[in-house]
Amino acid sequence: MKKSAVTIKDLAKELGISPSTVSRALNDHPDISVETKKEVNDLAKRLNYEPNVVAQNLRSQKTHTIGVIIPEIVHFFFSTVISGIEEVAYNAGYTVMFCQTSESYEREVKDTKALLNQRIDGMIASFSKETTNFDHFKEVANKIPLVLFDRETDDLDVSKVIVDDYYGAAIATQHLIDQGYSKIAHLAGPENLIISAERKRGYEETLSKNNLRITPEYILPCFKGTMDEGYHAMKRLIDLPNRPDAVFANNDMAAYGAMKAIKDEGLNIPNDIGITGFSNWQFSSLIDPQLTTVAQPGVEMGRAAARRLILELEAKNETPKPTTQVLKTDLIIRESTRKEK
Amino acid sequence: MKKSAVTIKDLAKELGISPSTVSRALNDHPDISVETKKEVNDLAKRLNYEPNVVAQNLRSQKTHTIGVIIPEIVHFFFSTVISGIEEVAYNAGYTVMFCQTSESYEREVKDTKALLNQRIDGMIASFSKETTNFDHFKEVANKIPLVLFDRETDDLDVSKVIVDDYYGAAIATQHLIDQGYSKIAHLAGPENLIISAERKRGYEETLSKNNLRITPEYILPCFKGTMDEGYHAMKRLIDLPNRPDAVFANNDMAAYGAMKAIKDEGLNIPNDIGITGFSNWQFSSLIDPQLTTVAQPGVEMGRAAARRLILELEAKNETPKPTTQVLKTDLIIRESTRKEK
DNA sequence: ATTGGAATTGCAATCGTTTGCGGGTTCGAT
DNA sequence: ATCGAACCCGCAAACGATTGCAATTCCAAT
Repeated sequence: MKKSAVTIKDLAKELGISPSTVSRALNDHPDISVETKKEVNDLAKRLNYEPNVVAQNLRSQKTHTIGVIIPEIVHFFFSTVISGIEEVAYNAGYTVMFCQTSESYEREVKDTKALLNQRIDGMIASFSKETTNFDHFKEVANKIPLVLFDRETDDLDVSKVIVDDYYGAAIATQHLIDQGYSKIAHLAGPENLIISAERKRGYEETLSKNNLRITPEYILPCFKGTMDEGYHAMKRLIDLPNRPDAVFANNDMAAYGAMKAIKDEGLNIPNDIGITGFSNWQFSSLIDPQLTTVAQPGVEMGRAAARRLILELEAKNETPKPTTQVLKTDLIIRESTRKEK
Repeated sequence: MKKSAVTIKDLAKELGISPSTVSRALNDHPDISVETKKEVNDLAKRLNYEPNVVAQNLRSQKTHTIGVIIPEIVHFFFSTVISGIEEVAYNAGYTVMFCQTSESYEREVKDTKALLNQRIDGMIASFSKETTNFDHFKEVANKIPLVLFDRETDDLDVSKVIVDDYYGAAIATQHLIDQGYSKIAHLAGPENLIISAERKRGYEETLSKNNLRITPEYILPCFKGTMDEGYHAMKRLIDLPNRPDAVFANNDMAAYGAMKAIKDEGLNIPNDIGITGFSNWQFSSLIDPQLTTVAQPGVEMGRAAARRLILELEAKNETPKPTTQVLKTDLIIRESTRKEK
């Protein structure tokens, strides 16, 4: 069953020439005569020769492989990013190796080590929610190019691709205000993620800019970003003596949980309470009412990260200075904030 | 910046012993004295030595890498399968390399070749919708263990992990009948996929078993499985002189498109028309009305495929006979078929 | 006929690790 | 004092491909 693969030596023996000549012929080296090249290539095709990438990797100290570390595969946003990475990598002749941390710091540390041992040429990563120490990524960055996306940190001086979370939060909040809502609550994300902090900042500064007070009771943590968290947080908001009339959620899932809580209380969306999410998950346009949310360009983000990484990998001279690419977020206005005036 | 990695030779030179001794010490070979082992291990830790996996791979002719070929990453079902594969592979010490074919046959052929060249130890795959010729997978199966999941073919004598599509379709159809629907239509999947054929068969035989006629006009193709297709197919069904009172859709997306069409026509779900999907996409429990559907155990499927592959990879003696593991499907009854009696 | 130089090709080392085999040392037993 | 058995360890080849340098061939020019 398992045939032993054809090697360069087999071709050489068959043709009565040396392996080095075969190698050069296959690589179209100018030293080799056209006749020899033809002979070699013909035989290679006939015997179905395929170069052993592992041997080439060892020799060249390159693997043409990029490692990807993501928190969760079963997550609409991340799956679109992966898709973008894979697309660009494939077209540039790279293969992709990936690990999911399942939002575990410990797993993330192990994964970075494992990928380094695999001798990947470069890495694209997004932190787990637990991650507050970045030594493992510093080690990565010491050895190979690293590009971070979405979740990042100032601790690492590497290239990044992020979305304008502040701007996204600001337009979402402004939209709520423009719709006539004034008591706007916020379901906040994990504090150690810059993206959550930026969203919260966008929310708060937009309130201030519109001369609205920032009410601490209106800001509730939804660190895991689950429906359940959103549901219970919303229940608490509704029970407040002066309950909010709108919610800006850090993510769509929490928003969806909140919607459920609002409906369970017999309140109407968007007339009693308006709500917006963040991420534009696939389901957000399918639920009832459809959820207004901030769209993040996932595929584009993956593409940008991969393009940047490959650029750094193939930089001839010096390693390029790290860049930070900021992608625009878009407000998708749907029914959950379309208040009847 | 980029430090040159520590090799076994560096350790050997430092300790004044030979590389072979270092290698044996690191691998806990009985020939080496405990003192030497300790010395070597201590130094290795101190210098932060990490074995070069590429060199080990070349030497051992194994990569401890499994290749995965899937049609589409941004797809709830497939992302859960990947997640299951990754989980099992990681725990068994394997890394995962993946390619998405984007449902293109041509891309699938290229991907299989690329992964073979990478010298993966084994492969897990699910065909693209376009695939009708399986020569490229035969070549794979000739060289390494291959496990197919979900979409498979009788042309390949390899291990498979599938769900009981026939059974799923049968219980879904029977459920519709039990709810009092009698004119049941079917939005069919691509004919070259066994899974679609099985679902259709389950639908038709269940009708027959209940003494209901199979009406050809009630069976419409939705090969791509998009919302749009479902929408237009449903429009046509509604326009029939004798329009159906229920729909069994080959997948959730098409079902969702159909739901939209029904609502647009001013008809009520489930009272005028009942509907069930297939796959249990995440959004199916979130939409209004919630969609009754057949759940496929995605994560479990990925785990089973990975476990099976690793079993074949690590079989000491003969290559095991191919097996086909059939996972149960589950009917998730929700609002879209909960007719008021 | 001799030499020069271009055109081809081969030798051998290299990438980092593993491993069969053989060589040396130590120690107890006779 | 000698022998043999443990016990450790090193030599060198191997995995498959690439490449600097040297070697060979061939042909034309002197």
